[in-house]
Amino acid sequence: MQLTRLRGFQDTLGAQARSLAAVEDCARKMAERHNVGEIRIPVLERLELFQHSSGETSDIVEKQMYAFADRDEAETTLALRPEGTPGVVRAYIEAGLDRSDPEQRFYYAGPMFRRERPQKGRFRQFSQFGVEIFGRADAATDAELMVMIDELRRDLGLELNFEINSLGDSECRPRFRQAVLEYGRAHFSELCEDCHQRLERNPLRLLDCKIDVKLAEAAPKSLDYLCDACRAHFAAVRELLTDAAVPHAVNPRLVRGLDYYTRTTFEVISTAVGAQSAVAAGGRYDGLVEALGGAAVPGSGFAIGVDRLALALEAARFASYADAAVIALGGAATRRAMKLAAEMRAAGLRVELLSPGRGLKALLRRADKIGARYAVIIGDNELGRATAVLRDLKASTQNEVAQHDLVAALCAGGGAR
RNA sequence: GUGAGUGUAGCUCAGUUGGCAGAGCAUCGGGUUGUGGCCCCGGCGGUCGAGGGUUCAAGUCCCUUCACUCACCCCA
Repeated sequence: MQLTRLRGFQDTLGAQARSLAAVEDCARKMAERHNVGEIRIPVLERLELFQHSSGETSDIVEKQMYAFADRDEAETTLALRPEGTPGVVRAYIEAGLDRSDPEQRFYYAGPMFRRERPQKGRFRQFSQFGVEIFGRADAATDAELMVMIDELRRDLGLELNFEINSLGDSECRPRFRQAVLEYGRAHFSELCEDCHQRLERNPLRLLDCKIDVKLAEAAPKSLDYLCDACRAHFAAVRELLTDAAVPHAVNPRLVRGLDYYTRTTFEVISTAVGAQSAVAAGGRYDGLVEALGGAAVPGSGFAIGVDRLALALEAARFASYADAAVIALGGAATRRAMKLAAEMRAAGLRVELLSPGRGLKALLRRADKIGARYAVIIGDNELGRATAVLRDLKASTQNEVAQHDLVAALCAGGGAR
């Protein structure tokens, strides 16, 4: 084997592919239910877009992006998107919606790229499903986002924990940040090395340090610094969540890696997927649209890690199956079998015509292998009588039916699932 | 970027003080010329991750390197 896949990138097939598709299908249906429409945006954008939105000092922008010069004369610097939100906001502004029709609800799905060291649940290309709601500053919007994830959780049959916090707005967040900074400086000698760096680059990150847990717990909490408006907003979100029966815990140490979050912030955690346990996260970003050159329009959204959610699903649920395997013995039978298989598919059945030319024994083994419920056997005998042998592979029984009764027999026998 | 663990058949893994490269599963065929799964028999399948060194002899010991995995970090 000479040519192999790139480190951190993966080929997905079989049960794993079906599992990913199931998560994405489920998420799409959920979003459509909430009258959220799809937006399709490029995978490649100008590097500056991410620098201006995610924050210059975030790790994502500093060292995780795939960035390179374009072949144009200006050598525009491009980057593979590390997350979905900036592109959606850019598209929203570019379409003029911030001025003409600010209230919008979008969902997107697709690959994101970050050049991190791979581990369980973390890949350099990964798939996200996200929802962004623009033009609404109310608490109900934030609550609805979490309700959406809770619905998806229920549809998929998963146990997930919701954590929620508020980071304040442009009025109270700076005060909180200053308090953390001062706290960090006061305890500088007790902080771990990582935290020394965090203090300068992104002080809020001090709060979710896993080494100096006691120090982090004693640090200032954003909730104590909220202004009256933010406090009321947070209380309203929590009340709505409780009404909607979404169990959630307040985590005062929950901060987000991206600069643009304001007020509500939340994270959804699975216990079933390893150390990379956050399967969804989001929050409010009221200043982002304006920061990217649009009107002062509030926004709120989330992103789901599709790969991680799929990881949490049991692989057994995605075993392959077919309603019927069609077995033809001989060339003349094959021509007839092709037509019969087409009729079955037209009736909505999942049907595979097995590769002819081998013995019946081998073909039946194959039918069993692909999880077929029934085998339809056509040889010279059946061809002459215009019949087919319909074998129930589960019950190990069979009978000969007329070819024009085949579809009806399959459907009646529970062939359609 | 940092640390630890693992690399032997398609997969999961044995392999003793250095002495002929193994098992189970999978696959293909036979037992049954047109009947799957269970059972029995057989076939196919190897650069022992790669490169170098020590040795009469290396999967095994030494060095280098690559890959994968998990964790830190970061984050969905």
